Amino acid sequence: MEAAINQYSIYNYHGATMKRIAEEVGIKPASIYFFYKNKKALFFAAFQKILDDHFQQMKVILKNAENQPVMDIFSSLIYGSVNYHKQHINETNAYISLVNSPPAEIKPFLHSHMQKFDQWFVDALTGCIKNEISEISDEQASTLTKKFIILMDGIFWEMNLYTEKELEKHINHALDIITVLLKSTALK
Amino acid sequence: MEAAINQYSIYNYHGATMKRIAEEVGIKPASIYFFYKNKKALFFAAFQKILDDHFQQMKVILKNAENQPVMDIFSSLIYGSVNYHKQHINETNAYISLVNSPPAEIKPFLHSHMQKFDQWFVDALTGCIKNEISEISDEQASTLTKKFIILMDGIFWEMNLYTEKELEKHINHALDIITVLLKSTALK
Amino acid sequence: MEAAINQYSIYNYHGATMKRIAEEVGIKPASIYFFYKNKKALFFAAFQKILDDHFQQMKVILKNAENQPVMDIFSSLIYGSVNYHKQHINETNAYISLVNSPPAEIKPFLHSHMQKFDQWFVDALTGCIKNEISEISDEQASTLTKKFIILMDGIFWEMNLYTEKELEKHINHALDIITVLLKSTALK
Amino acid sequence: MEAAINQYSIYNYHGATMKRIAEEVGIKPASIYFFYKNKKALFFAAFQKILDDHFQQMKVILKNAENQPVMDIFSSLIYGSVNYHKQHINETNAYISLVNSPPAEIKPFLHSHMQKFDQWFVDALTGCIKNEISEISDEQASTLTKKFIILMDGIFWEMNLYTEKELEKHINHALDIITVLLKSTALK
DNA sequence: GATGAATGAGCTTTCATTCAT
DNA sequence: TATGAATGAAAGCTCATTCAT
Repeated sequence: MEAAINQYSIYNYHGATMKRIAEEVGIKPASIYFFYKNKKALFFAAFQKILDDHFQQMKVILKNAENQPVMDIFSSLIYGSVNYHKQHINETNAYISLVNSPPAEIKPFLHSHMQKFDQWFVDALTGCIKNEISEISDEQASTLTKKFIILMDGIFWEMNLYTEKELEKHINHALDIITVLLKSTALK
Repeated sequence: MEAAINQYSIYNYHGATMKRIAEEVGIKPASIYFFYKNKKALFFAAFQKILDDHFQQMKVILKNAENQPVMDIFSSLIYGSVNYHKQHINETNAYISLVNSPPAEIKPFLHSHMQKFDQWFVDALTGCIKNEISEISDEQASTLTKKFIILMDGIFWEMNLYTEKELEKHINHALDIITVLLKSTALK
Repeated sequence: MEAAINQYSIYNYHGATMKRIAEEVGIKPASIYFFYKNKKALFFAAFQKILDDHFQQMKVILKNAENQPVMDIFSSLIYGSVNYHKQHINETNAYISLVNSPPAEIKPFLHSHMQKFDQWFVDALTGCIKNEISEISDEQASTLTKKFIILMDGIFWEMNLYTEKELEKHINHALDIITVLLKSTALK
Repeated sequence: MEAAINQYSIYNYHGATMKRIAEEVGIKPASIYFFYKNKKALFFAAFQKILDDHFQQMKVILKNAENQPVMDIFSSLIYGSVNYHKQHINETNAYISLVNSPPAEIKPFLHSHMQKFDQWFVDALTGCIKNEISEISDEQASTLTKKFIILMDGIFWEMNLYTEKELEKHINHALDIITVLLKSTALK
């Protein structure tokens, strides 16, 4: 199963073969069919795990970040994600592939998941912000969160395209933007 | 060739078959080999076209955007990209797939392309900004551009994940951010 | 075992799988190997049962038919067979399959069985006839039996090909023929 | 295709492999798929051919038999069938298998074919009889034909079960029966 | 330019079978 | 008795590719 995720992250659905997946686990291809009905079922499970793991991971990152000054929350979220990616390259690359070029059959499932995830993320982060900045309005906190999401998505897009050094610069730019946003929010 | 791009956008490299590509054009698979040495060569050409087309398209979008107030330039760039995506779904999805889960063999090529593209984009956009805001420093213009790139990448990431309506909201948030950035730049 | 016969009647030897046989009994495929050495052994036993059951059944039918007027004996034999078929469709279809398209390995066994069966049937039925028609010669009784066998085989052949109604008509034709044969035998 | 029929006659549907079929033709298994979509399609075509060929053959046999004395017609039909079987063992065995243990999917097709065949056979043979015996009634001719069919089916059933010698005896018995039937028909 | 015919390689999957438990 | 887990072998099928025409 983890092998399936690995192979998917490298070769994509059609390029990931039962043979290579089995090899990675040290069993024979036929054995996979004892646990999963077929390739489709295996990958459906794998995709679910990819999404769940990412969800779980973001929860962990957010938990570790809360109760800090807002700016640190944002910073922790971004660095948490980037570091997790560095340490679990295959898993996060699988996530990136899955989100950006999903097999047609799981698109509906993917969309419903993303919606759920988004809703949770907005709610949770908005809550954190309001905890830290008491005078902020619901509206303002929610807007701030949504803007942050665009930045995070931008960073996700760039994760595999830039070298570590360049990515670091981009992250700093993103944090800069947030600083400015926070200031401008405070001004009102 | 356009068929190859189409098939790639739907099935990815390993899932795109010569048969289906041929079918889409109305010829037989064997005929493809008159034009391309093999699948690899066909897709190498296709990938090049995907990247070139995107590059070209961004040039067009930027050309149409320049000589407007800065805010309009940014706005035009984003809307230009999003509209092009809407009208050339397969082509831009191929681009998104290619950038986010490229076949191992073309990763080096992809990286060098992205670097070239980035360099051009930063230079060109920085130039535009300086044309419009005479008092801005080189440094400031370049930073502004780089920040904008993060936002654009965020929008690209979200293009396929959200409905048109929700995407529109995200775009507005992105434009909001730019407004704030411009203001904060002017303040200094 | 009964499951094996069932599966054989539907899918034939090569199409009958240990998995489906096990499923039908409510056990797992591995468990079958506690009772039979392998598929071949299982089916050899099954084939024997198919042939034995058919033999046994014909004995029962004949026993029930004897000591009646000759014409009724013939009639009882035919109707007995047809009714048994209707009530044990799978078992008799297995028999039909086995007789008409036997796996190569059991052909010798099948032939020796058929010979034994035929010999018994001719002897038994000839005996019955002579019991009922005292003045008939051995020769004549035996010939009558053999002609009846052709008719019975014809009915067997047609059992799965015609609807119940049409089959009924054919049976009546067969009985008609026997009536004529009896009359013509009496004439001499 | 003829290879498919051969293999079917020996191994039945599930036991006939694309590999062996290909081998028999001297090509590779993959090549079969250029001509037939899959195994099912190949065998559907094969089954059609088996039935058509049998139909055709019976037409030929009947044509050669007509315009002879009735008794010779019947005799020619039986001997024609038996001889054809001897000379085309695989093809006729395939026919026997197909009729007596057909794969579930083609049962409907088989039944409609048999109905058509039966109708033709009854009509054609009835016609022949009336040609030869002018004073016979429609009813009588048709009944005679149907009785003959039972006998022919009986012979078909026995074709593979008896040695040539024994089969010869059975055929003579069958012809005997017909003689008696003819006589008894004439009497009325 | 185009394709009918063919194929080697490799894919997913099934199947009979084994064996430790 | 029964089965979970595993597998070698082989099945059906697909795919990229070739080549004569």
